[in-house]
Amino acid sequence: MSRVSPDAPSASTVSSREKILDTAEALFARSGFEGVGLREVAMRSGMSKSALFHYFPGKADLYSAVLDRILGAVLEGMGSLPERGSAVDRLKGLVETIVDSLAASPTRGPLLLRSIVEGEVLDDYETPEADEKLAQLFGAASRILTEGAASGELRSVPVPHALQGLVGLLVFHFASGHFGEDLLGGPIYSSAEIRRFKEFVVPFTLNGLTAQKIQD
Amino acid sequence: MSRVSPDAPSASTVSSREKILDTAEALFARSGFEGVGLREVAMRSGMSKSALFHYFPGKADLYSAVLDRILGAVLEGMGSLPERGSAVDRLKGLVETIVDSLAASPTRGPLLLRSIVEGEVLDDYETPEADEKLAQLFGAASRILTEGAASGELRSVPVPHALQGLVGLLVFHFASGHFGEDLLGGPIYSSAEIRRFKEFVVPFTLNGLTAQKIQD
DNA sequence: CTACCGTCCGACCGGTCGGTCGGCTATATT
DNA sequence: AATATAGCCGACCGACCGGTCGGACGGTAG
Repeated sequence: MSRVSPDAPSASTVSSREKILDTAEALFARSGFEGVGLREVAMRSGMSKSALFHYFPGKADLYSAVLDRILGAVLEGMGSLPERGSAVDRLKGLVETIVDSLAASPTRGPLLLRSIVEGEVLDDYETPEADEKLAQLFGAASRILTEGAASGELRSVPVPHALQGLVGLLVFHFASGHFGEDLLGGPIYSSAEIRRFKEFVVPFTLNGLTAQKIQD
Repeated sequence: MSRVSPDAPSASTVSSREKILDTAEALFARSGFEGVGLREVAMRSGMSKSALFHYFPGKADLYSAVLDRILGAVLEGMGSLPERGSAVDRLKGLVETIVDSLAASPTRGPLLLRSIVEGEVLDDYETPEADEKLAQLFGAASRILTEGAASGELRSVPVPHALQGLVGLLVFHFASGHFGEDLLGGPIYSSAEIRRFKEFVVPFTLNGLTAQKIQD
Protein backbone atom coordinates (compact mmCIF):
# COMPACT_ATOMS: atom_id res chain seq x y z
CA MET A 1 0.00 0.00 0.00
CA SER A 2 1.99 2.94 -1.26
CA ARG A 3 -0.84 5.43 -1.36
CA VAL A 4 -0.21 8.57 0.62
CA SER A 5 -3.82 9.43 1.23
CA PRO A 6 -6.16 6.61 2.21
CA ASP A 7 -8.77 7.77 -0.27
CA ALA A 8 -6.67 9.19 -3.07
CA PRO A 9 -8.93 8.94 -6.09
CA SER A 10 -7.92 8.26 -9.64
CA ALA A 11 -7.57 11.06 -12.15
CA SER A 12 -10.89 10.37 -13.81
CA THR A 13 -12.62 10.34 -10.45
CA VAL A 14 -11.26 13.75 -9.64
CA SER A 15 -12.28 15.23 -12.94
CA SER A 16 -15.73 13.67 -12.83
CA ARG A 17 -16.34 14.78 -9.29
CA GLU A 18 -15.13 18.29 -9.98
CA LYS A 19 -17.14 18.45 -13.16
CA ILE A 20 -20.23 17.57 -11.18
CA LEU A 21 -19.41 20.23 -8.61
CA ASP A 22 -18.87 22.86 -11.29
CA THR A 23 -22.09 22.00 -13.05
CA ALA A 24 -24.09 21.83 -9.85
CA GLU A 25 -22.68 25.13 -8.67
CA ALA A 26 -23.81 26.86 -11.84
CA LEU A 27 -27.26 25.30 -11.78
CA PHE A 28 -27.90 25.75 -8.06
CA ALA A 29 -26.84 29.36 -8.38
CA ARG A 30 -29.31 29.94 -11.18
CA SER A 31 -32.31 27.95 -10.02
CA GLY A 32 -31.82 27.15 -6.35
CA PHE A 33 -31.96 23.83 -4.60
CA GLU A 34 -35.53 22.95 -5.49
CA GLY A 35 -35.26 24.26 -9.01
CA VAL A 36 -32.49 21.91 -10.08
CA GLY A 37 -32.98 18.31 -11.15
CA LEU A 38 -30.23 15.78 -10.74
CA ARG A 39 -30.89 14.58 -14.27
CA GLU A 40 -29.83 17.96 -15.62
CA VAL A 41 -26.76 18.08 -13.39
CA ALA A 42 -25.71 14.65 -14.57
CA MET A 43 -26.40 15.29 -18.23
CA ARG A 44 -24.48 18.57 -18.25
CA SER A 45 -21.63 16.82 -16.46
CA GLY A 46 -21.50 14.28 -19.26
CA MET A 47 -22.67 11.25 -17.34
CA SER A 48 -25.77 9.45 -16.22
CA LYS A 49 -27.72 10.24 -13.10
CA SER A 50 -26.66 6.94 -11.58
CA ALA A 51 -23.01 7.91 -11.90
CA LEU A 52 -23.74 11.06 -9.98
CA PHE A 53 -24.99 9.00 -7.06
CA HIS A 54 -21.66 7.21 -7.12
CA TYR A 55 -19.96 10.42 -6.01
CA PHE A 56 -22.61 12.00 -3.79
CA PRO A 57 -25.07 10.13 -1.57
CA GLY A 58 -27.89 12.52 -2.39
CA LYS A 59 -28.93 15.91 -3.61
CA ALA A 60 -28.46 17.61 -0.25
CA ASP A 61 -24.89 16.30 0.04
CA LEU A 62 -24.09 17.62 -3.41
CA TYR A 63 -25.45 21.01 -2.44
CA SER A 64 -23.43 20.97 0.78
CA ALA A 65 -20.25 20.19 -1.12
CA VAL A 66 -20.85 23.07 -3.51
CA LEU A 67 -21.58 25.47 -0.69
CA ASP A 68 -18.56 24.34 1.27
CA ARG A 69 -16.29 24.81 -1.70
CA ILE A 70 -17.47 28.39 -2.16
CA LEU A 71 -17.04 29.23 1.51
CA GLY A 72 -13.55 27.77 1.33
CA ALA A 73 -12.69 29.96 -1.64
CA VAL A 74 -13.90 33.11 0.10
CA LEU A 75 -12.07 32.16 3.27
CA GLU A 76 -8.90 31.43 1.33
CA GLY A 77 -8.99 34.92 -0.14
CA MET A 78 -9.14 36.33 3.36
CA GLY A 79 -6.10 34.36 4.47
CA SER A 80 -3.60 36.99 3.40
CA LEU A 81 -5.31 39.85 5.20
CA PRO A 82 -3.25 41.52 7.93
CA GLU A 83 -4.32 40.88 11.51
CA ARG A 84 -2.98 44.16 12.81
CA GLY A 85 -2.91 47.78 11.76
CA SER A 86 -5.45 50.53 11.29
CA ALA A 87 -9.00 49.24 11.66
CA VAL A 88 -10.12 51.39 8.75
CA ASP A 89 -7.43 49.92 6.53
CA ARG A 90 -8.24 46.39 7.66
CA LEU A 91 -11.94 46.96 7.08
CA LYS A 92 -11.23 48.33 3.64
CA GLY A 93 -9.07 45.31 2.86
CA LEU A 94 -11.76 42.95 4.10
CA VAL A 95 -14.47 44.51 1.97
CA GLU A 96 -12.28 44.57 -1.12
CA THR A 97 -11.21 40.98 -0.61
CA ILE A 98 -14.77 39.75 -0.22
CA VAL A 99 -15.81 41.70 -3.29
CA ASP A 100 -12.95 40.12 -5.24
CA SER A 101 -13.95 36.65 -4.07
CA LEU A 102 -17.57 37.16 -5.04
CA ALA A 103 -16.63 38.76 -8.32
CA ALA A 104 -14.30 35.90 -9.23
CA SER A 105 -17.21 33.70 -10.23
CA PRO A 106 -20.78 34.74 -11.04
CA THR A 107 -22.14 31.74 -9.17
CA ARG A 108 -20.83 32.51 -5.70
CA GLY A 109 -22.98 35.45 -4.74
CA PRO A 110 -26.24 33.93 -5.97
CA LEU A 111 -25.51 30.61 -4.35
CA LEU A 112 -24.55 32.12 -1.02
CA LEU A 113 -27.59 34.36 -0.93
CA ARG A 114 -29.90 31.53 -1.92
CA SER A 115 -28.42 29.27 0.71
CA ILE A 116 -29.30 31.87 3.32
CA VAL A 117 -32.79 32.61 2.10
CA GLU A 118 -33.63 28.98 1.39
CA GLY A 119 -32.12 27.93 4.70
CA GLU A 120 -35.55 28.09 6.30
CA VAL A 121 -36.78 24.95 4.68
CA LEU A 122 -33.46 23.20 4.16
CA ASP A 123 -31.37 22.83 7.27
CA ASP A 124 -29.99 19.68 5.73
CA TYR A 125 -26.90 21.13 4.17
CA GLU A 126 -25.67 22.78 7.33
CA THR A 127 -22.50 20.77 7.57
CA PRO A 128 -19.97 21.22 10.37
CA GLU A 129 -17.35 22.19 7.79
CA ALA A 130 -19.45 25.02 6.44
CA ASP A 131 -20.35 26.18 9.92
CA GLU A 132 -16.69 26.26 10.87
CA LYS A 133 -15.78 28.29 7.81
CA LEU A 134 -18.63 30.68 8.41
CA ALA A 135 -17.52 31.15 12.00
CA GLN A 136 -13.96 31.94 10.88
CA LEU A 137 -15.25 34.43 8.35
CA PHE A 138 -17.47 36.27 10.78
CA GLY A 139 -14.86 36.02 13.50
CA ALA A 140 -12.29 37.87 11.42
CA ALA A 141 -14.80 40.55 10.48
CA SER A 142 -16.13 41.07 13.97
CA ARG A 143 -12.59 41.31 15.32
CA ILE A 144 -11.96 44.29 13.07
CA LEU A 145 -15.17 45.96 14.17
CA THR A 146 -14.70 45.45 17.91
CA GLU A 147 -11.04 46.42 17.91
CA GLY A 148 -11.78 49.46 15.75
CA ALA A 149 -14.53 50.51 18.11
CA ALA A 150 -12.26 50.00 21.12
CA SER A 151 -9.57 52.21 19.61
CA GLY A 152 -12.10 54.86 18.66
CA GLU A 153 -11.35 54.46 14.98
CA LEU A 154 -14.79 53.10 14.23
CA ARG A 155 -18.21 54.00 15.53
CA SER A 156 -19.52 51.77 18.26
CA VAL A 157 -22.20 49.86 16.39
CA PRO A 158 -23.81 46.53 17.25
CA VAL A 159 -21.44 44.08 15.60
CA PRO A 160 -24.05 41.51 14.50
CA HIS A 161 -26.05 44.17 12.73
CA ALA A 162 -22.97 45.50 11.03
CA LEU A 163 -22.00 42.00 9.88
CA GLN A 164 -25.45 41.34 8.52
CA GLY A 165 -25.43 44.70 6.82
CA LEU A 166 -22.16 43.86 5.14
CA VAL A 167 -23.54 40.55 3.93
CA GLY A 168 -26.60 42.29 2.57
CA LEU A 169 -24.57 44.95 0.85
CA LEU A 170 -21.91 42.72 -0.67
CA VAL A 171 -23.59 39.41 -1.36
CA PHE A 172 -26.84 40.87 -2.58
CA HIS A 173 -25.07 43.04 -5.12
CA PHE A 174 -23.58 40.02 -6.84
CA ALA A 175 -26.74 37.98 -6.49
CA SER A 176 -29.18 40.53 -7.82
CA GLY A 177 -29.10 39.18 -11.34
CA HIS A 178 -31.32 40.79 -13.92
CA PHE A 179 -32.74 43.07 -11.27
CA GLY A 180 -29.33 44.52 -10.54
CA GLU A 181 -28.36 44.71 -14.18
CA ASP A 182 -31.52 46.62 -14.99
CA LEU A 183 -30.83 48.99 -12.14
CA LEU A 184 -27.15 49.48 -12.95
CA GLY A 185 -27.70 49.48 -16.68
CA GLY A 186 -25.13 46.84 -17.50
CA PRO A 187 -23.51 43.56 -16.52
CA ILE A 188 -22.58 43.09 -12.87
CA TYR A 189 -19.53 40.94 -13.44
CA SER A 190 -17.64 43.16 -15.87
CA SER A 191 -14.34 44.44 -14.55
CA ALA A 192 -15.52 48.00 -15.03
CA GLU A 193 -18.65 47.44 -12.98
CA ILE A 194 -16.71 45.64 -10.25
CA ARG A 195 -14.43 48.65 -10.01
CA ARG A 196 -17.39 51.01 -9.86
CA PHE A 197 -19.00 48.89 -7.17
CA LYS A 198 -15.85 48.98 -5.08
CA GLU A 199 -15.63 52.73 -5.51
CA PHE A 200 -19.13 53.00 -4.12
CA VAL A 201 -19.25 50.35 -1.44
CA VAL A 202 -15.88 50.94 0.19
CA PRO A 203 -16.42 54.63 1.01
CA PHE A 204 -20.06 53.95 1.82
CA THR A 205 -19.11 51.29 4.33
CA LEU A 206 -16.22 53.23 5.81
CA ASN A 207 -18.28 56.41 6.09
CA GLY A 208 -21.08 54.41 7.66
CA LEU A 209 -18.87 52.77 10.25
CA THR A 210 -16.25 55.38 11.10
CA ALA A 211 -16.73 57.77 13.95
CA GLN A 212 -17.75 61.05 12.43
CA LYS A 213 -19.85 63.89 13.62
CA ILE A 214 -22.63 65.11 11.45
CA GLN A 215 -22.13 68.83 11.20
CA ASP A 216 -25.47 70.50 11.76
CA MET B 1 -78.26 46.23 -12.58
CA SER B 2 -77.37 47.97 -9.37
CA ARG B 3 -73.77 46.84 -9.18
CA VAL B 4 -71.28 49.65 -8.96
CA SER B 5 -68.33 47.77 -10.38
CA PRO B 6 -68.84 45.63 -13.44
CA ASP B 7 -66.99 42.72 -11.87
CA ALA B 8 -67.85 43.11 -8.22
CA PRO B 9 -67.40 39.64 -6.78
CA SER B 10 -69.48 38.03 -4.12
CA ALA B 11 -68.38 38.02 -0.51
CA SER B 12 -67.25 34.41 -0.63
CA THR B 13 -65.22 35.09 -3.75
CA VAL B 14 -63.37 37.88 -2.03
CA SER B 15 -62.62 35.86 1.04
CA SER B 16 -61.55 32.80 -0.95
CA ARG B 17 -59.34 34.80 -3.24
CA GLU B 18 -57.74 36.67 -0.37
CA LYS B 19 -57.32 33.48 1.58
CA ILE B 20 -55.45 32.00 -1.35
CA LEU B 21 -53.27 35.09 -1.59
CA ASP B 22 -52.49 35.01 2.12
CA THR B 23 -51.63 31.33 2.05
CA ALA B 24 -49.57 31.62 -1.09
CA GLU B 25 -47.69 34.63 0.26
CA ALA B 26 -46.67 32.70 3.35
CA LEU B 27 -45.64 29.60 1.43
CA PHE B 28 -43.83 31.41 -1.38
CA ALA B 29 -41.95 33.44 1.21
CA ARG B 30 -40.82 30.30 2.99
CA SER B 31 -40.06 27.99 0.09
CA GLY B 32 -39.86 30.08 -3.05
CA PHE B 33 -41.68 29.64 -6.33
CA GLU B 34 -40.35 26.21 -7.17
CA GLY B 35 -40.61 24.93 -3.63
CA VAL B 36 -44.34 25.43 -3.31
CA GLY B 37 -46.96 23.07 -4.65
CA LEU B 38 -50.40 24.28 -5.59
CA ARG B 39 -51.88 21.33 -3.76
CA GLU B 40 -50.52 22.68 -0.50
CA VAL B 41 -51.68 26.21 -1.26
CA ALA B 42 -55.18 24.96 -2.00
CA MET B 43 -55.36 22.64 1.01
CA ARG B 44 -54.19 25.32 3.43
CA SER B 45 -56.70 27.71 1.88
CA GLY B 46 -59.46 25.23 2.63
CA MET B 47 -60.36 24.26 -0.90
CA SER B 48 -59.39 21.92 -3.68
CA LYS B 49 -56.66 22.57 -6.21
CA SER B 50 -59.25 22.91 -8.96
CA ALA B 51 -60.95 25.74 -7.11
CA LEU B 52 -57.65 27.55 -7.01
CA PHE B 53 -57.52 27.51 -10.78
CA HIS B 54 -60.90 29.17 -10.75
CA TYR B 55 -59.29 32.29 -9.30
CA PHE B 56 -55.85 32.25 -10.90
CA PRO B 57 -55.02 30.97 -14.37
CA GLY B 58 -51.76 29.41 -13.23
CA LYS B 59 -49.02 29.30 -10.67
CA ALA B 60 -47.10 32.21 -12.16
CA ASP B 61 -50.18 34.43 -12.08
CA LEU B 62 -50.73 33.60 -8.43
CA TYR B 63 -47.13 34.50 -7.68
CA SER B 64 -47.46 37.74 -9.60
CA ALA B 65 -50.57 38.68 -7.65
CA VAL B 66 -48.81 38.02 -4.36
CA LEU B 67 -45.79 40.05 -5.41
CA ASP B 68 -47.91 42.89 -6.68
CA ARG B 69 -49.86 43.06 -3.44
CA ILE B 70 -46.65 43.36 -1.42
CA LEU B 71 -45.22 46.06 -3.67
CA GLY B 72 -48.50 47.91 -3.35
CA ALA B 73 -48.31 47.76 0.43
CA VAL B 74 -44.75 49.10 0.47
CA LEU B 75 -45.66 51.82 -1.97
CA GLU B 76 -48.72 52.75 0.06
CA GLY B 77 -46.55 53.25 3.12
CA MET B 78 -44.40 55.66 1.14
CA GLY B 79 -47.39 57.72 0.06
CA SER B 80 -47.34 59.98 3.10
CA LEU B 81 -43.67 60.88 2.79
CA PRO B 82 -42.92 64.56 2.18
CA GLU B 83 -41.70 65.52 -1.27
CA ARG B 84 -39.75 68.52 -0.04
CA GLY B 85 -37.46 69.42 2.80
CA SER B 86 -34.02 68.40 3.95
CA ALA B 87 -32.65 65.52 1.91
CA VAL B 88 -31.25 63.93 5.04
CA ASP B 89 -34.62 64.05 6.73
CA ARG B 90 -36.37 62.70 3.66
CA LEU B 91 -33.82 59.90 3.34
CA LYS B 92 -34.27 59.04 6.98
CA GLY B 93 -38.03 59.00 6.55
CA LEU B 94 -37.74 56.80 3.48
CA VAL B 95 -35.55 54.24 5.20
CA GLU B 96 -37.75 54.13 8.29
CA THR B 97 -40.89 53.78 6.20
CA ILE B 98 -39.47 50.92 4.18
CA VAL B 99 -38.31 49.23 7.35
CA ASP B 100 -41.78 49.59 8.81
CA SER B 101 -43.36 48.14 5.69
CA LEU B 102 -41.04 45.15 5.66
CA ALA B 103 -41.41 44.64 9.39
CA ALA B 104 -45.20 44.70 9.16
CA SER B 105 -45.29 41.14 7.87
CA PRO B 106 -42.56 38.49 8.03
CA THR B 107 -43.37 37.36 4.52
CA ARG B 108 -42.63 40.56 2.64
CA GLY B 109 -38.86 40.68 2.92
CA PRO B 110 -38.30 37.02 2.07
CA LEU B 111 -40.69 37.15 -0.84
CA LEU B 112 -39.22 40.31 -2.30
CA LEU B 113 -35.68 39.04 -2.01
CA ARG B 114 -36.59 35.67 -3.48
CA SER B 115 -38.39 37.33 -6.36
CA ILE B 116 -35.18 39.17 -7.19
CA VAL B 117 -32.83 36.23 -6.84
CA GLU B 118 -35.16 33.79 -8.56
CA GLY B 119 -35.89 36.32 -11.26
CA GLU B 120 -33.15 34.81 -13.40
CA VAL B 121 -35.17 31.77 -14.27
CA LEU B 122 -38.65 33.21 -13.90
CA ASP B 123 -39.31 36.34 -15.88
CA ASP B 124 -42.92 35.21 -16.04
CA TYR B 125 -44.21 37.18 -13.12
CA GLU B 126 -42.85 40.50 -14.32
CA THR B 127 -46.22 42.10 -14.70
CA PRO B 128 -46.65 45.69 -15.90
CA GLU B 129 -48.34 46.53 -12.58
CA ALA B 130 -45.35 45.37 -10.55
CA ASP B 131 -42.93 47.13 -12.88
CA GLU B 132 -44.88 50.35 -12.50
CA LYS B 133 -44.86 50.11 -8.73
CA LEU B 134 -41.17 49.33 -8.69
CA ALA B 135 -40.49 52.32 -10.90
CA GLN B 136 -42.44 54.60 -8.55
CA LEU B 137 -40.56 53.23 -5.57
CA PHE B 138 -37.13 53.72 -7.08
CA GLY B 139 -38.14 57.02 -8.57
CA ALA B 140 -38.99 58.47 -5.19
CA ALA B 141 -35.75 57.16 -3.69
CA SER B 142 -33.54 58.36 -6.51
CA ARG B 143 -35.15 61.79 -6.40
CA ILE B 144 -34.02 62.18 -2.81
CA LEU B 145 -30.50 61.11 -3.66
CA THR B 146 -30.07 63.34 -6.70
CA GLU B 147 -31.64 66.38 -5.10
CA GLY B 148 -29.58 65.84 -1.97
CA ALA B 149 -26.41 65.57 -4.02
CA ALA B 150 -27.31 68.71 -5.97
CA SER B 151 -27.82 70.70 -2.79
CA GLY B 152 -24.59 69.36 -1.32
CA GLU B 153 -26.39 67.70 1.54
CA LEU B 154 -25.50 64.23 0.35
CA ARG B 155 -22.35 62.81 -1.15
CA SER B 156 -22.38 62.51 -4.89
CA VAL B 157 -22.66 58.74 -5.28
CA PRO B 158 -23.83 56.73 -8.27
CA VAL B 159 -27.57 56.58 -7.66
CA PRO B 160 -28.15 53.04 -9.00
CA HIS B 161 -25.48 51.65 -6.71
CA ALA B 162 -26.93 53.47 -3.74
CA LEU B 163 -30.40 52.17 -4.52
CA GLN B 164 -29.16 48.63 -4.85
CA GLY B 165 -27.21 49.02 -1.63
CA LEU B 166 -30.34 50.14 0.15
CA VAL B 167 -32.26 47.16 -1.15
CA GLY B 168 -29.49 44.85 -0.03
CA LEU B 169 -29.30 46.41 3.39
CA LEU B 170 -33.01 46.63 4.10
CA VAL B 171 -34.60 43.71 2.30
CA PHE B 172 -31.88 41.23 3.12
CA HIS B 173 -32.14 41.96 6.82
CA PHE B 174 -35.77 40.90 6.92
CA ALA B 175 -35.19 37.97 4.57
CA SER B 176 -32.20 36.45 6.31
CA GLY B 177 -34.28 34.01 8.33
CA HIS B 178 -32.46 31.58 10.58
CA PHE B 179 -29.14 32.94 9.38
CA GLY B 180 -29.99 36.41 10.62
CA GLU B 181 -31.51 35.17 13.84
CA ASP B 182 -28.39 33.16 14.61
CA LEU B 183 -26.27 36.20 13.93
CA LEU B 184 -28.42 38.63 15.89
CA GLY B 185 -29.16 36.15 18.63
CA GLY B 186 -32.92 36.53 18.54
CA PRO B 187 -36.04 36.95 16.43
CA ILE B 188 -35.89 39.48 13.61
CA TYR B 189 -39.51 40.54 13.73
CA SER B 190 -39.77 41.44 17.40
CA SER B 191 -40.49 45.10 18.06
CA ALA B 192 -37.28 45.38 20.08
CA GLU B 193 -35.18 44.01 17.24
CA ILE B 194 -36.90 46.23 14.69
CA ARG B 195 -36.05 49.23 16.85
CA ARG B 196 -32.43 48.08 17.18
CA PHE B 197 -32.21 47.57 13.44
CA LYS B 198 -33.49 51.07 12.79
CA GLU B 199 -31.00 52.47 15.27
CA PHE B 200 -28.23 50.80 13.31
CA VAL B 201 -29.31 51.16 9.73
CA VAL B 202 -30.49 54.77 9.77
CA PRO B 203 -27.22 56.29 11.02
CA PHE B 204 -25.24 53.81 8.95
CA THR B 205 -27.04 54.85 5.79
CA LEU B 206 -26.97 58.56 6.56
CA ASN B 207 -23.29 58.46 7.50
CA GLY B 208 -22.58 56.50 4.37
CA LEU B 209 -24.36 58.91 2.08
CA THR B 210 -23.84 62.31 3.65
CA ALA B 211 -20.97 64.52 2.63
CA GLN B 212 -18.38 64.24 5.36
CA LYS B 213 -14.68 64.48 5.43
CA ILE B 214 -12.68 61.67 6.93
CA GLN B 215 -10.33 63.35 9.35
CA ASP B 216 -6.90 61.86 8.84
C1' DC C 1 -6.38 -16.55 -16.38
C1' DT C 2 -9.10 -15.04 -12.82
C1' DA C 3 -10.94 -12.23 -9.37
C1' DC C 4 -11.68 -7.77 -7.94
C1' DC C 5 -12.97 -2.95 -7.87
C1' DG C 6 -13.86 1.73 -9.51
C1' DT C 7 -16.65 3.85 -12.88
C1' DC C 8 -20.58 4.22 -15.18
C1' DC C 9 -25.08 2.94 -17.32
C1' DG C 10 -30.29 1.86 -18.49
C1' DA C 11 -34.34 0.68 -16.50
C1' DC C 12 -37.29 1.19 -13.08
C1' DC C 13 -39.72 2.69 -8.51
C1' DG C 14 -43.22 5.42 -5.85
C1' DG C 15 -44.50 9.86 -5.63
C1' DT C 16 -45.41 14.85 -6.79
C1' DC C 17 -45.70 18.41 -10.12
C1' DG C 18 -48.84 21.99 -12.84
C1' DG C 19 -52.76 21.80 -15.32
C1' DT C 20 -57.37 19.99 -17.53
C1' DC C 21 -62.03 18.27 -17.68
C1' DG C 22 -66.76 17.18 -16.70
C1' DG C 23 -69.95 17.72 -13.48
C1' DC C 24 -72.18 19.01 -8.96
C1' DT C 25 -74.70 22.59 -6.08
C1' DA C 26 -76.56 26.87 -4.69
C1' DT C 27 -77.93 31.38 -5.83
C1' DA C 28 -79.69 34.92 -8.87
C1' DT C 29 -82.05 36.32 -13.02
C1' DT C 30 -85.73 36.08 -16.27
C1' DA D 1 -90.27 27.03 -13.44
C1' DA D 2 -86.40 27.43 -16.42
C1' DT D 3 -81.97 29.14 -17.19
C1' DA D 4 -77.53 31.01 -16.30
C1' DT D 5 -73.61 31.62 -13.61
C1' DA D 6 -70.28 31.46 -9.69
C1' DG D 7 -67.96 28.48 -6.79
C1' DC D 8 -66.15 24.34 -6.11
C1' DC D 9 -64.84 19.36 -6.48
C1' DG D 10 -62.77 14.45 -7.75
C1' DA D 11 -60.55 12.13 -11.19
C1' DC D 12 -57.28 12.19 -14.32
C1' DC D 13 -53.12 13.47 -17.53
C1' DG D 14 -48.20 13.53 -19.04
C1' DA D 15 -43.97 15.06 -17.22
C1' DC D 16 -40.66 15.09 -13.96
C1' DC D 17 -38.79 14.28 -9.27
C1' DG D 18 -35.00 11.86 -6.10
C1' DG D 19 -33.38 7.53 -5.47
C1' DT D 20 -32.44 2.27 -6.19
C1' DC D 21 -30.79 -1.80 -8.51
C1' DG D 22 -28.38 -5.14 -11.27
C1' DG D 23 -25.14 -5.30 -14.40
C1' DA D 24 -21.61 -3.85 -18.14
C1' DC D 25 -16.89 -2.41 -18.99
C1' DG D 26 -11.96 -1.82 -18.24
C1' DG D 27 -7.77 -1.68 -15.64
C1' DT D 28 -5.06 -3.88 -12.04
C1' DA D 29 -3.39 -7.23 -8.73
C1' DG D 30 -2.86 -12.10 -7.42
